[in-house]
Amino acid sequence: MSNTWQDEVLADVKAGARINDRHIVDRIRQAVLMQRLPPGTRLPEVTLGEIFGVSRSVVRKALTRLASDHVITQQPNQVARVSAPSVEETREIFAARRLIEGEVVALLAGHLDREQCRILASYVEAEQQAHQRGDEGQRIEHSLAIHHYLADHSPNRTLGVMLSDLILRTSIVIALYKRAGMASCYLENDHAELLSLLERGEGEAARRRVQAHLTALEELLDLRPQDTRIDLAAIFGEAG
Amino acid sequence: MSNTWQDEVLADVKAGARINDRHIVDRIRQAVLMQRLPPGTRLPEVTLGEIFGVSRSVVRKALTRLASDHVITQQPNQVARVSAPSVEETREIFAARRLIEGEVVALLAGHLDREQCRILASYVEAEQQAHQRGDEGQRIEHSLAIHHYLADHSPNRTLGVMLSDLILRTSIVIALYKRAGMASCYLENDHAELLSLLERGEGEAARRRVQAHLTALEELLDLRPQDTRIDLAAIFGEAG
DNA sequence: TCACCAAAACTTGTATACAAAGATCGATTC
DNA sequence: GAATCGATCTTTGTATACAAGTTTTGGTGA
Repeated sequence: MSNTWQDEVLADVKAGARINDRHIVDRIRQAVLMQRLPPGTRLPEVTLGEIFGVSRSVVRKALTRLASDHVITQQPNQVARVSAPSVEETREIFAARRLIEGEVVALLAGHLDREQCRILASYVEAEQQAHQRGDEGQRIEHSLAIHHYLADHSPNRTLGVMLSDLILRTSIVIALYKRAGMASCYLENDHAELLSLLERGEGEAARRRVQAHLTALEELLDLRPQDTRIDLAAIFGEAG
Repeated sequence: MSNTWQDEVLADVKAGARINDRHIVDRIRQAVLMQRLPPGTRLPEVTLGEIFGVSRSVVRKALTRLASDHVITQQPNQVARVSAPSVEETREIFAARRLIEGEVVALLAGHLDREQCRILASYVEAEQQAHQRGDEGQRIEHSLAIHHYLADHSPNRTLGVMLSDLILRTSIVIALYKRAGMASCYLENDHAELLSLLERGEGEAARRRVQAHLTALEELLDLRPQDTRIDLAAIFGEAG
């Protein structure tokens, strides 16, 4: 496990912040979202307790919530781990997200005020710039900001919460199934076009745009059955 | 709080069943589903612990999970209560369920084998009979069995789980906003027609049928803003 | 009679102790 | 050298004690 996120937390604690289970949930969600906690990462209760400066009771509550949200998986008497969904579940997550994010943008189209459009446009701009200077970490962050902004401003808040969860789960499976040689999963212009459709109030077009965007994203992943993914010849050919 | 469900649990415990947090979650979910735990019901940790024969630790874990699923609501330092969603949230829940259950039946259409159709047909039949003999409790149970069967057999399991949660939340808001004078929220033939469309593989028609069914169900509720719901004149006019 | 306030009872928040299950490492045997 | 068995260490499961917050209750004064 990398130490970077642990150090950040320790800094927070020294600053005198009150840590509760909600705080821990948010920190872990954020770390997973930013792909700093890769799928499969062990999350022992005592370790987390020491990092956040609380006892296992508080950590346990946080882990229970994260498990409910499918961010981690827990099995009896075993350490919690960051979820590592199967190929099958990955496809399901994308299909679910297409359905729900499609509906959210359809509801949202034509109902964004000038200020909200401005904010979204700034995210789109920032994402493009990060991409052009090759800063993948920043690019992902801005891209996530766009989708989370849509989720947070869904007229149907219930669907918005569901979408937030699916965005997080999508991050996990991207980290898990990203093609080895793929530098970036940036889809040129998709976000800019979506924003334009939202501004013009073209709900159904926006729905289709988002769904196509997510399908394209899914196709960038390596979702072949596992046997065919590991090319023994290539591995040992190079090594020997 | 009524004692009926508590007695059932005590019987279970005497039978020697090992109780864990999952068990408690299921029992409470079931009780809420059957409208035996009305919205707003207090769920103190110690009381639940005594009923299920476990300590607060286990109860707490169960309550955390139930809160994540929006079955109960928890506020700091206050007793957990069965959720009582606002009118606004109720509309959102119905809209979300229309979207997701619509997709599930569209996916399911034409993919049910003969045995599965037979099982669904038996539920539909049982619901009709319960309605005819005026057994509302049994009717609700069979109706829920139909919808849960669809959720459990969703080709997309992720959407299926989401649908299960929404069915539960729908039960809660029906208990909360059921019109006073309304004997039953039974919609004649809806389920039978849906089954027929599923058998014939007409996915889009099945989607529309389910969505119309849920809209009709929502319209049977009293979702007026709260001020206009309480008719003071009627209350005191009758009393005096 | 009502509003107000303090004390008691109730309830949750957190830490911790101990039990039980799982994982790990090393020695032993084939 | 590989597999197996057991001791040890790690980690979670559960109960419980105490602290802190909330609600209820009962009494007091206007």
